[in-house]
Amino acid sequence: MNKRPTILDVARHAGVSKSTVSLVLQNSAAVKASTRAAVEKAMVDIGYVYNRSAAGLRGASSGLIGLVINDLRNPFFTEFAASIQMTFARKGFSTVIANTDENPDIQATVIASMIEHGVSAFVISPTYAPDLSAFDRLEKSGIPTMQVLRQVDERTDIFPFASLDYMAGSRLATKHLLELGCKRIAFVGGLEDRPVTLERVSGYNELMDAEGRERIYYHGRPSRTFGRDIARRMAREDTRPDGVICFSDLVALGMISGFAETDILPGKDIRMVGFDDIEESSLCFPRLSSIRCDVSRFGENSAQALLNWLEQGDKPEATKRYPVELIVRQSSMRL
Amino acid sequence: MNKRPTILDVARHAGVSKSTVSLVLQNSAAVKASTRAAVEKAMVDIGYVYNRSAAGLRGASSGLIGLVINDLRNPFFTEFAASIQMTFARKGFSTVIANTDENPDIQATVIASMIEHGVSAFVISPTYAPDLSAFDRLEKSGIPTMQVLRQVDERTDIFPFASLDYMAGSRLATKHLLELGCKRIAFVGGLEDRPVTLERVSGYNELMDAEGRERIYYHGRPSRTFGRDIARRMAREDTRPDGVICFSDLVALGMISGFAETDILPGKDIRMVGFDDIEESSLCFPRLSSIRCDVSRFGENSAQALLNWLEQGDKPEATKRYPVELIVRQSSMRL
DNA sequence: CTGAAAGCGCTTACAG
DNA sequence: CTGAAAGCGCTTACAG
Repeated sequence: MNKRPTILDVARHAGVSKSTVSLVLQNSAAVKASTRAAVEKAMVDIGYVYNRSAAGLRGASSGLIGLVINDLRNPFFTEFAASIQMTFARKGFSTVIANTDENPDIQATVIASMIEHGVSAFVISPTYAPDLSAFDRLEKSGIPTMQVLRQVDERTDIFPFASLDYMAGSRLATKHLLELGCKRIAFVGGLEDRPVTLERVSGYNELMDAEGRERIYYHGRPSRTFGRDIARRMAREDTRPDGVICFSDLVALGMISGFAETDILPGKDIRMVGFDDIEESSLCFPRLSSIRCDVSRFGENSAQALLNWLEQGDKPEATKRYPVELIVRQSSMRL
Repeated sequence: MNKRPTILDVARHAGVSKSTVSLVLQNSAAVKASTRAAVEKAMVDIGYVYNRSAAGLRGASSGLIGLVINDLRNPFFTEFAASIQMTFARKGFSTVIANTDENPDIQATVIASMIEHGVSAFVISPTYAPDLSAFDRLEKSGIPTMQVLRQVDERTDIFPFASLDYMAGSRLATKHLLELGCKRIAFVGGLEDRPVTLERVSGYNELMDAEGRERIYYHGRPSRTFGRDIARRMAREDTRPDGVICFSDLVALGMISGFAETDILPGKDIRMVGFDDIEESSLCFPRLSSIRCDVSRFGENSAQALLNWLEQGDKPEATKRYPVELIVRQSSMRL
């Protein structure tokens, strides 16, 4: 393993100057095709590999995007991360990723370290932190940063926010259950007072209030475990809800399995609508009705918005909400 | 946003020389505590941030690990990725991630780009590719590279391989079902002739042969969809298996939901054991017996092995298999 | 279209 | 323990 060839080696090999090689690397139009070809051949011949550290030092973009996610064990965020990463890769950007696990300290650390690595931009699904020092640091760094899925810093003029239209989603779900004749509709899951919860519950509140129906909340972590526990509890209640909207499919899936243990079949004994429409929802039994968020497309869109900011300089709008749709399946229908 | 301060600015501010600042950055013992403190204060005061591109150019380690995963939508790999990333983060390393989606071209591209970024090491769960040129490139780069979960390149002396003891796992599962009195035990899922499939089926083959029992395979993609389809098909068969070992929990979960549609309850009407023990398996209904691989711990162990290689220079053994265990739950018991 | 020169912000010997 | 100097591999004007 003798040392890596540099552009000087390439230049010698191709019989041109160092600058010419650099111009080829930049895809400059100022190099004639034959020269370019010769240089490119030389690169292959001697096994040249571009040194981004050197380029970065001289001011070139690192082509590195920092992706900071609050919970990478949740399939919703995972699918988002995978999708955004692949979109970046397709455009020649690499993704540095970190799971903060909802820990503000980890979040601060990984952001700092990504700045050191010279990331060209950030996409952050932030954790709820008591202080905004991480964002202050980001602001000082001047690195383009998008907040996605969770708006933690309200300065969306600096940190544009992109998410999904959760309010419309919960409106769709509630309307659906009301039209089906449900009288007692409960909302299950979501930590109280969290912005996401407020959003996902807002359409429900609005329609329930309009109909003069009682709001029934079961707040809690949006996990399978919580869903399962609530289903078991609900099974023992005297006046059980006849309709359930879940904060997330994970909660709904947990409820389906909790209900299965108590011989309650969603779609027959109770109507259920989930939220997110993860892959599993179309495969479980009974099939779960859900609000499709299409995070995969959302990931692509977000990536593209960021790339436009980076490359064309057009900053994303301060707040962008992508549409969602209701997918009706067995769990909210008569079987 | 005037330009970022450099070590020269720090030096001026702290009243020392540039080299001293650099030594502080290296955590060198050759700097006395008071000097170090002064330098560190200066850094905070003027908002200095370390420039890794510059350091990298001069030969410092980038502190960047390349993580290349064949399928980031699969919770098994996701959990692994999250765990290994967090372990690296704890040790001050950042992780560049890429999902290859089982596409050798994408794999080649992302590896090349990570090399350009100067990653200090690679962890690869490779996709099966017809040619090994990606690995050849890796070898030439001289960057420490571990293969995990899938051994695609057989040169494990160069690319140490770490995985889980799948053979022992399938032996455990088969033994368990045999002891429970199962007569017809099927193995469901896994693409034929794939090394992983061969491993996960090997213990089954061994014990079935020893008992003189017929091997029954249902080969296919290890997905929920495949599991569901097989369950439905199996429900219509005359001589249905009385025991099933699944290639993965995903397959088993698909089967549970397929069986639910046909009123077959695993644990009562058929015995099932999954493989991987993902979180969901302890939450679904019926609870799924499974071979616990503990990918989370595996991720930590792999990360640590790589770090030892990088920092202490002790290369991991050529092939390392971490133990697995059988977790018995409802799906393989009489209810 | 191509060449010679300066410099990005660090690290690394080498003196002192 | 600290200072002066060279150089890592690029990019970027600036001439020609």
